[in-house]
Amino acid sequence: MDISEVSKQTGIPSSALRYYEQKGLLTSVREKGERRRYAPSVLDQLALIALGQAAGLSLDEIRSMLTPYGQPNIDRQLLVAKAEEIDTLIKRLKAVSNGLRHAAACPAPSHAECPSFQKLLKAAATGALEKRWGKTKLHAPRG
Amino acid sequence: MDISEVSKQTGIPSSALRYYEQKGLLTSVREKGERRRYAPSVLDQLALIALGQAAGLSLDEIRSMLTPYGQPNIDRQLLVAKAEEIDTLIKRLKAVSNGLRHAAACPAPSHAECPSFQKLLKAAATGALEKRWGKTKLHAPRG
DNA sequence: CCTTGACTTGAAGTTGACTTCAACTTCTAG
DNA sequence: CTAGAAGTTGAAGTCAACTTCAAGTCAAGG
Repeated sequence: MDISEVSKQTGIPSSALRYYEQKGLLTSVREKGERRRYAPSVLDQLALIALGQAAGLSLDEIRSMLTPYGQPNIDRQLLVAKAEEIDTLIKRLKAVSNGLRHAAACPAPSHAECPSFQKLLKAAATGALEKRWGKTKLHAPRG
Repeated sequence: MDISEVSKQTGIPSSALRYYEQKGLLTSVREKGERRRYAPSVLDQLALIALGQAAGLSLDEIRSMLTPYGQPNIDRQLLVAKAEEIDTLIKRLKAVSNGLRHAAACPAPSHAECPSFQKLLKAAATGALEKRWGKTKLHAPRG
């Protein structure tokens, strides 16, 4: 497959593919000439990268889980740690979601006067201010 | 309260407080001289900002929910939309978390050979690749 | 052969949320 | 009064994950 083929199939722009390769997350071959050609397994590798990103791993962290050949080579402890981090995040997000819904439905004339909104504020703030976040980060690509 | 007091109580660096003010999210008074003084209500405002951030709102979006005086003035539709976005995110995160745990526990010698890991990969990749994220973003401040 | 379009590279630009810096000014303690 | 801590400003720097750009290479079609 050539780069545009991979790009088409995955939706990942070729610039990103080159970037991944430059970062050492991907391998390509130069069969003849200087153009990249990809083995079909590149799709799995990209899926793995996507998984890692969805889990909040940085590209550097993801690379550390790959062999030089792109085969997964996973640090199980890190995985569990990340899973726990995500679970914590989920809890906080649930609270935030409920909070938002409440805020949207709250009958108080101003939220400054709504006791449950105040409570929610406090709770969310506690999570957000106290901990000042771990490293957890879910990023929207393209920025 | 002066800036260092607020900073101490919230854990938010004074540089960030000035930045918020510059962005129009916060108000301070200059009682005498050129130094900022904050009303106690600033703590609530900061809590609100933290809530918004936890919900994945950008500072600009948060500002749009505040009156010029820092009072909340909330767009309920946006709140519900954000809550739904967060719920979607939660679902995806749950899948990722489970996936990570499985990957950590998986007995297959290489994850390349583990069918359920493959399946997970596909699923996560579908979420991550297909949608290429909405605008949802949970950011770790400081960076 | 020549054009056209896809590809290549390295370098520089983008975005958001801050932080850091330089150069001052201003309180506060001694 | 004076040192020094803490505050002020605007401007520039940082970080991650890309994107965009400029300038050049290469392959296929007419």
